[in-house]
Amino acid sequence: MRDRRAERRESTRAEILDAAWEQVREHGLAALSLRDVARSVGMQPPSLYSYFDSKNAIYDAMYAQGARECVEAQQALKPLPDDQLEALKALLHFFVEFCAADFARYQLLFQRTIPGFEPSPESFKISEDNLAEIGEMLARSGVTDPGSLDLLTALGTGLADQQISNDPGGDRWIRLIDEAVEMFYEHITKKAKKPSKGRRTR
Amino acid sequence: MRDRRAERRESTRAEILDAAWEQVREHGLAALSLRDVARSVGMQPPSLYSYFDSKNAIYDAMYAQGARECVEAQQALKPLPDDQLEALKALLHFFVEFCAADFARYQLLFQRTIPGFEPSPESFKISEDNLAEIGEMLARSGVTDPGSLDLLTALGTGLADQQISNDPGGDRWIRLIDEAVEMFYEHITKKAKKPSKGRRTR
DNA sequence: GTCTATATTTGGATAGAC
DNA sequence: GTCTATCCAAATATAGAC
Repeated sequence: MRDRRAERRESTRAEILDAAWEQVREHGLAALSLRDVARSVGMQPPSLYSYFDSKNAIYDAMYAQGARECVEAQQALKPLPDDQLEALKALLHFFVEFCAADFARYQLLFQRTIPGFEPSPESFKISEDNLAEIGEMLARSGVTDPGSLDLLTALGTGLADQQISNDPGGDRWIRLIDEAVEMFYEHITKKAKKPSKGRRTR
Repeated sequence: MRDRRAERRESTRAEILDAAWEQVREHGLAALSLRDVARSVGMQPPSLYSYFDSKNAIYDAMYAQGARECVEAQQALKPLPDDQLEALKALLHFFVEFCAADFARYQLLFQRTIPGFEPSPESFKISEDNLAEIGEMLARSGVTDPGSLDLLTALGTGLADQQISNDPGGDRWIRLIDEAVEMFYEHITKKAKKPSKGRRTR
């Protein structure tokens, strides 16, 4: 039998989270205020505590939600093309566009910008598992050695970061994703053939 | 004749800013508190207002200071090597290491993480001028077309961001700078020869 | 220039009635 | 579960004596 009370509770929690997202998108991630959230869902501030233990618990639920959205977005692009180059392009497009789509979410998931907050182990695990799966996808696309993987993640976060910071809502860096991946792919292909390269010390 | 009063005032302002930097490095950029700053320089909080008009004025002075440090660090690496590849490596090393050296400074200068704050036109101009000069240096090093410049800045911020976020104090991504620049340089060199490449639409 | 005293706002959080 | 009432702490900022 359906538990109507639990359902209602869940839907109210979701409503609160929605209001919180709206607020951080409007005023910045760090500017979340329980008062304003309560008001925008038609409650008095103390009533929120029936749904979340604390302000950080709200941040944590938002983190988990964002991480789950990331999992879903990433699974939506399966199956990846067989062609390795095309698969890499698809993966980087997914990542950069996911980040660029929501600045506040990007800050919450990928940067440490809220002074007292860090995600709970349960919430963090969602991200961690997803990252591991992306790692496997990359391995299947031919990116195996750790240095290349780090280089690709740098490329991805760099494109995302520039897009968000310097052209929000536009596509100035999104346009460059294919070219960046081609550059990267050519590089690792060449490195695999001539492994003496790239071992330089500075 | 020296204006001893003005000197003293300047030195007190500097002392306040030092205390502010220490605090944000310890507790996060957004956690700056005038109380704690005042206490750590041995003042009562209201006394700070003799030196700065508001909290955001302190952020602004910190921004200007960070921007000036960036200018100095960047001018310290002149003259650049004649070799274009080596010049690019030096430039990217400068940028990534400057960012990685101080997370709070990085956040203040390059990200919009403080809800109500944005730098004053005067402070922002310091950054802007410096950015323009870096652009010229890049042009002299062979990076001329806008797309390549954007790609390189993405590479720089990506390496910096990953280094700061995932290996603070280490060198996991700093180690990759030379390789990244080689990859990039080979890419733009080839693009210049065969300009039909890289024009793909997705 | 620095202090004391205080205003004012805002924040997160708790107690207890209903 | 929601409210009222309240607490407590912290924050920025101002007024005015010294």
